[in-house]
Amino acid sequence: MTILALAALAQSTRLDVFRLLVKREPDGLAAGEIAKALAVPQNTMSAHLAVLSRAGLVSAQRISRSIVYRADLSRFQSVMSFLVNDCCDGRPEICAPLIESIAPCCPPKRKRKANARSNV
Amino acid sequence: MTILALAALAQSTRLDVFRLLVKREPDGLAAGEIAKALAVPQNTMSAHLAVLSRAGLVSAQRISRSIVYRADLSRFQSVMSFLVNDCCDGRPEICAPLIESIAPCCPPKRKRKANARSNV
DNA sequence: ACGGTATTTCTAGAATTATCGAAATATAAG
DNA sequence: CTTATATTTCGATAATTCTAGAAATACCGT
Repeated sequence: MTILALAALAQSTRLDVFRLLVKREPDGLAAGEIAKALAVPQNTMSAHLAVLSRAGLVSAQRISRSIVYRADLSRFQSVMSFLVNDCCDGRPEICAPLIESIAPCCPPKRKRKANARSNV
Repeated sequence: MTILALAALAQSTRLDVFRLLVKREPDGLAAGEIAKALAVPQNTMSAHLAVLSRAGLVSAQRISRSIVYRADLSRFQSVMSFLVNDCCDGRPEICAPLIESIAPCCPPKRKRKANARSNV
């Protein structure tokens, strides 16, 4: 279902929603607050949240009157892995630079690399 | 334009094209052969290739009568980096597992580090 | 110049998506 | 039970995307 996830993220409002929810991990955010934060009508936002949910990128949990959405990082991870593994399929040399460009953002154990923001 | 790249990959034929072209790096493949390989009419494929091209995910070069397409791995890399960095924004602990799940596909060779071609 | 090959552009119909007002559903509080 | 709050579903419209036949463009060999 990679297609579904990519399609869900290929829309600016939904990409914004996902990025917002990632930043709000692990608490999540209620549907209404997401709509308010991004200045989108509630029903429109509801439709977008349904798409993200269908794609498995967010989960929903009712808490009292609110429905709190959370980013599903494991799903996001599996989508990324699928795409990257395609590059590496039998030919690690092709995407080794890709891995190197991604890795610095998360200093695994060692000291943070100075000015790791080399592109974008 | 991350949206453009995601939208380009969020369609099964185009995702197949991109995966095929990644495997054919660095030689590339002519438009007609791509269409034949995926059993899609040439004009339909041409439209899909145009979308991928507009998204910067593939490049085209005329060679005699053929137009040879190649995957643009640096563009792909920057899209991936953008998405992953969103996760890591100020909170590396969130997507450290993501990095770990991706990295193993490319054996981390410490020896060749100096050779890194950061733009490929 | 001509004929053949490779690819794109034009065009159009079908399908899907985005948007949002209005109505409906679910929960909580008084 | 009634009212208020939070969210979704319904319905309708505008816009975009997918698909492919037909025509056009670009290149090559003779």
